[in-house]
Amino acid sequence: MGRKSNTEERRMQIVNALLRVMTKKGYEGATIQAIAAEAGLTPGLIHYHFKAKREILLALVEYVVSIGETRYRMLSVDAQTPQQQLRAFVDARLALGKGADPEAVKAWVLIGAEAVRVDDVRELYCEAIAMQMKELAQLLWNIAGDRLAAEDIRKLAAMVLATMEGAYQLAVTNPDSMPKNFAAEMVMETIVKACGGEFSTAKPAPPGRRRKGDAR
Amino acid sequence: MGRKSNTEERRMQIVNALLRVMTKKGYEGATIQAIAAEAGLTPGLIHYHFKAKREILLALVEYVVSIGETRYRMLSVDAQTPQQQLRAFVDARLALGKGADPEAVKAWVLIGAEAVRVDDVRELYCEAIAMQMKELAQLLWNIAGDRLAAEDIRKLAAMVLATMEGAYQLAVTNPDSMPKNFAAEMVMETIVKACGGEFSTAKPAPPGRRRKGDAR
Amino acid sequence: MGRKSNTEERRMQIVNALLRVMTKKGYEGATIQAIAAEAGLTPGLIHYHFKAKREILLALVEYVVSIGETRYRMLSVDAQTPQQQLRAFVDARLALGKGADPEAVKAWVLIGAEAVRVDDVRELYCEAIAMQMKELAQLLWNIAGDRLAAEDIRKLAAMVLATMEGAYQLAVTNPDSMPKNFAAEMVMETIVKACGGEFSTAKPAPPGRRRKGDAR
Amino acid sequence: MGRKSNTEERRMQIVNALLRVMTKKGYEGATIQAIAAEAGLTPGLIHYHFKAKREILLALVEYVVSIGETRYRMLSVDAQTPQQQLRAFVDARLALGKGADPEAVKAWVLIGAEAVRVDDVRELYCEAIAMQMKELAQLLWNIAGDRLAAEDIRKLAAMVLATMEGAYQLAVTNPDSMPKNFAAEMVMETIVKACGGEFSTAKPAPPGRRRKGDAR
DNA sequence: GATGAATGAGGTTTCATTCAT
DNA sequence: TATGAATGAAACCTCATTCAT
Repeated sequence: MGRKSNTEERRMQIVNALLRVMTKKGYEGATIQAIAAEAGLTPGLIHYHFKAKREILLALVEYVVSIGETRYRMLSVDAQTPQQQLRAFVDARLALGKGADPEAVKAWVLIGAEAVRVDDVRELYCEAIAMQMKELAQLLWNIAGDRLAAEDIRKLAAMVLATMEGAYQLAVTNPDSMPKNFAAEMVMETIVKACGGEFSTAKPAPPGRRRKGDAR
Repeated sequence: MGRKSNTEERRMQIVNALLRVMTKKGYEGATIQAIAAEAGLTPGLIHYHFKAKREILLALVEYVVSIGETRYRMLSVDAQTPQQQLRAFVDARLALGKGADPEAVKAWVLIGAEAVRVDDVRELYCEAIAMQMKELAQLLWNIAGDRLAAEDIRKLAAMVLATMEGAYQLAVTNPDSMPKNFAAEMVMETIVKACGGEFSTAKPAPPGRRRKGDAR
Repeated sequence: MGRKSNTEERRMQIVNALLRVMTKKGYEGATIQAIAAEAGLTPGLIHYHFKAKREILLALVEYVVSIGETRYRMLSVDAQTPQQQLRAFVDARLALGKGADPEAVKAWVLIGAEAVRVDDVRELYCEAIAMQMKELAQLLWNIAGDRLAAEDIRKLAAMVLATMEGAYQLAVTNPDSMPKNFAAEMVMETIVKACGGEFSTAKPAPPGRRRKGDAR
Repeated sequence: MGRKSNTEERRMQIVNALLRVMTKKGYEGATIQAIAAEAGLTPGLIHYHFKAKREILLALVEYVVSIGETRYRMLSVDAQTPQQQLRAFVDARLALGKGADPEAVKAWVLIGAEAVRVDDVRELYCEAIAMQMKELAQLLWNIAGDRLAAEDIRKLAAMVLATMEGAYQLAVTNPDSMPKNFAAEMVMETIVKACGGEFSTAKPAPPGRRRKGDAR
């Protein structure tokens, strides 16, 4: 009896539509009409699944955060040494290649701007940053915990995160005038030097091979 | 005949009002009426001095850019060595201290987001970034031109600019959870290491004393 | 085959929900969704039992009217003299005590306002008023038919009804600043004086005793 | 320099439009569009002069209250005895004749219904009722202060006010089936009887004649 | 230069009602 | 009977811009 709920699919559909519209028109410019059109739905239905426009944005923040986390998890599956994990962390956020999603990067920059003045958004944004800070500090600790003071690790992690956020900004506004893929490269180099410079930054063996017979 | 033109004052008044309102409500939320109220003017008068709202934003971009440039000029007045000039460059953009204007930083982050999708804004934004890129590369060349390839200098400069932009973003969204003043410190350290690590990053002697009767 | 119809329960459930929601949000503010929520049902089901929202209102009018009639019948069960019946009539509508339902009074006032401009509602409202007018005039006739002209009885009845309607209005808007229970008291007194002032207004013997073995 | 404000006229225009539209469609049905059309203005302009629709309603409440007060003041200009003043009070509110405004009466009934659940409206409504209560009690005191206890005067006043409010309700919903002008007549009679029945309820001499050269 | 009324397009949101399940 | 998604009209309100004064 009754009808099966499709709310989750619809919500994802709508969130994705917001992402695409936002990159073209910004959050304010992403009208409910435009989102609905992009999603192939009606405006009324948008409000059936989201109480207010702001809530779609919050869902989008979580979604974009999850994209980065997912990419990190995928890239670190085959990372065995701390160094390889660090490389996965940096690549997940900065390397272009497969899985990089320029639309999502644009959206993240716009979200960062909303976070400046919208409490709800800032909360989620800061949460995501804090999570990355923790992860990164842990990775750095694994690598250079014996050589660097905790405070220095925190500062290094903060700088790396700042560089990442700024690299997004420059990438989406100056797509042509920045050196290609400078960010991932320079960040790794910086970390290596800050940590004492002795470890290899080679990527882990490509995961393709291992996947054979690997349930995952 | 008649009144002396006060257009320039009025325009500055309005641009400043936009800056303050934007940090609270964003650009779209900064309505002409709100800007007028903040400036103590009337909506009609805003349009007498600016043909359209967008033009106020463009004027604001130029204004915020000029704040940074001015600060750099002031800090570099007493810089004699290339190293001191670099230090001034970094401090102008990242050090807190005197002249740092948190509202302007917020505005800059918001401007960066507008630059993602608004052509006029992006043009000015990129111009400003390109200018800094050029200045910074020149400084780095002066310091380490003999040791680093041009391409490496460009990458280093790009990374430093990215770190700056990202540091703004984190500073205005995570004012409390970032290590205090990590950005200026870490950026200098990174540059030093990248350049070979042999130069002093000491600030130039404070200008106060020397200025007296010192023509230089 | 199959399910036993629960239409009547459901309708009553819905009407009651409208009553409660209306007192908080008014008729227009009582959305189908709100009524459904209050009733613990779904919006779709509301329209299964009532073709349109307006029909719930009409059902509510009849229900609230019936509350008053029921209360009158209960209070007049033990009334033997015309005077006692009159007393029951007034108490049924104005006395606080047992069975008085402040929510229903609020709803009645709101219904009165709808009756001002909605034909269907006005029809039921006027019917109810006309019915009370007739009952009241009959009671007055029984009491003072020999002393008062028919026209005077009608006027007296009209005034009493007006006082009742107004008392509801004042009771629900000025719950604290009106003298306690002034309405029932003053109305009885007014009627007595208008009728010549010779009859007792004592309540009939309390029904409590009779209830034993009384099916009702 | 600048433009002369016409806000007060416009507001009155809008309030009057709400009054007229409300009597046809109720408050919720009185859409901004409809009000604007009735006033011959544009919807945008409505919101230029009133921040929100609700504020028009509040202004209307004050306006309708003032109609009653004005009518009372006009009718009592020539009232010399307390009895004549009382008569003016009752006639101002209940007599049909010149100056009676059926639209305003309808509006008042609708306002009463809003007062049931909207705090702002209730506040103004109760204020108006309290004011009348005070005035009426004073008049009754002047007439029968020596014969009635203060508490009885309050109850009598409350009943009179209730009768008035209810008479409005019945008048606008049962325009044909109520005895003509029963309310003013019966209320005066009731008061007279309650006060001991010795005073004349004659109207004061019509004001037209006396005004001539009569400084008073 | 300056004011403040006025406009009109367009935004978000609400909601009675319908309908597939 | 019952559910809950879906619709589309319409509501309130905002706001950049224009214009008479």
